[in-house]
Amino acid sequence: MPGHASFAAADLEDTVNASDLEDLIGYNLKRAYVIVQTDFRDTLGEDGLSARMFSALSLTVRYPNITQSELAKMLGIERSGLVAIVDALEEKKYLARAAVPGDRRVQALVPTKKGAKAYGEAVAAVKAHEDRLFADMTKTEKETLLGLLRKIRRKEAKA
Amino acid sequence: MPGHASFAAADLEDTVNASDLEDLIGYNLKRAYVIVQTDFRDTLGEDGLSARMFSALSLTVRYPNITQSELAKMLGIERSGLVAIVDALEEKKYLARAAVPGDRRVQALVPTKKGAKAYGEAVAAVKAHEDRLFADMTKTEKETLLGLLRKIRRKEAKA
DNA sequence: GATTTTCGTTACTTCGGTAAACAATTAAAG
DNA sequence: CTTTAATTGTTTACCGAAGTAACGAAAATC
Repeated sequence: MPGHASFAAADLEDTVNASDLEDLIGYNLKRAYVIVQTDFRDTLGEDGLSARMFSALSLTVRYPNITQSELAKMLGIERSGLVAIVDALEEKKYLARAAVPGDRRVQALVPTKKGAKAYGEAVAAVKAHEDRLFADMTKTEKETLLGLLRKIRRKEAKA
Repeated sequence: MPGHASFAAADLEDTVNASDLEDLIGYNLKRAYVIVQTDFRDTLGEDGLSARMFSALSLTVRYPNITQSELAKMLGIERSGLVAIVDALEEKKYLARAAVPGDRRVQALVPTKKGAKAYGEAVAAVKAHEDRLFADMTKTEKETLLGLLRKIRRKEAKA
């Protein structure tokens, strides 16, 4: 038990059972996020895809010819921040920046065959990681959690 | 709709309704975390307490004379990382590093009156922030969410 | 008494992300 | 039309939150 640096003052710790911190959604959300994110990295990690790269690639596969601005908005990050992610994916030959006839400003992102394949494998690995990590939850619990998290996501400050 | 950079290839987007990304707990967890953390900062922000400082102060108030090592472990961070947090709190005169008679290595953290008061106000502000942010959730939903997040936290890799 | 462990600390690095400015390009107003 | 606005991708500089490695002082172990 903490708070007992040998000369231990006040033993009111057991009296106080309102933990504040532990009852906050934000704090628990953060701690849970760190755990999941760490496991993700340990799974996909070591020259695999980072979470950022995975999510960017995922949307590129699902929405081929998506614009960088559109992608950034969907990911909830700034355009400037996306550049490095797309650079990394392009360097791995997982996608390409393609010129768009109509508008010479935009660069459409299109996954390569290699990228589509790598994404398929990554998805499998990620699903295995979640299956394993949340093995002690029932399907209902997972769906409930997902629903509640999405409910929070709806509060997102819109541009 | 994305993926339609004017010359819009394949319209299979509507066909594909398995979103992958949106069905991942990890992704939703992260997005939700960012939203809550941002609102926390906007509330307590501007020379208020950061989330790190708040949680460290919280545990110091609850467990006076807690050791830095103990605190770091409870927060799930490295001892080295805690130093800057304690430095910041000490600079604000919210707590003090007190020498411990028995062991000259450790520094017991003890909140000041000013710190206890500031923490009290911060707690109120944080609770208001969560009440407001999660106003569209029932008490049951919040408790369910808390329970599920704690279930994830139990998987924490122990030192 | 010699060795090992613990504690707080420093220095360095990494990662994810924002903000501001910019050139090129397109759209909108006049 | 021409001038002004806005948009796109990008670079650069910065910041916050962490981790790792090493260290000296002190304590614990053998």
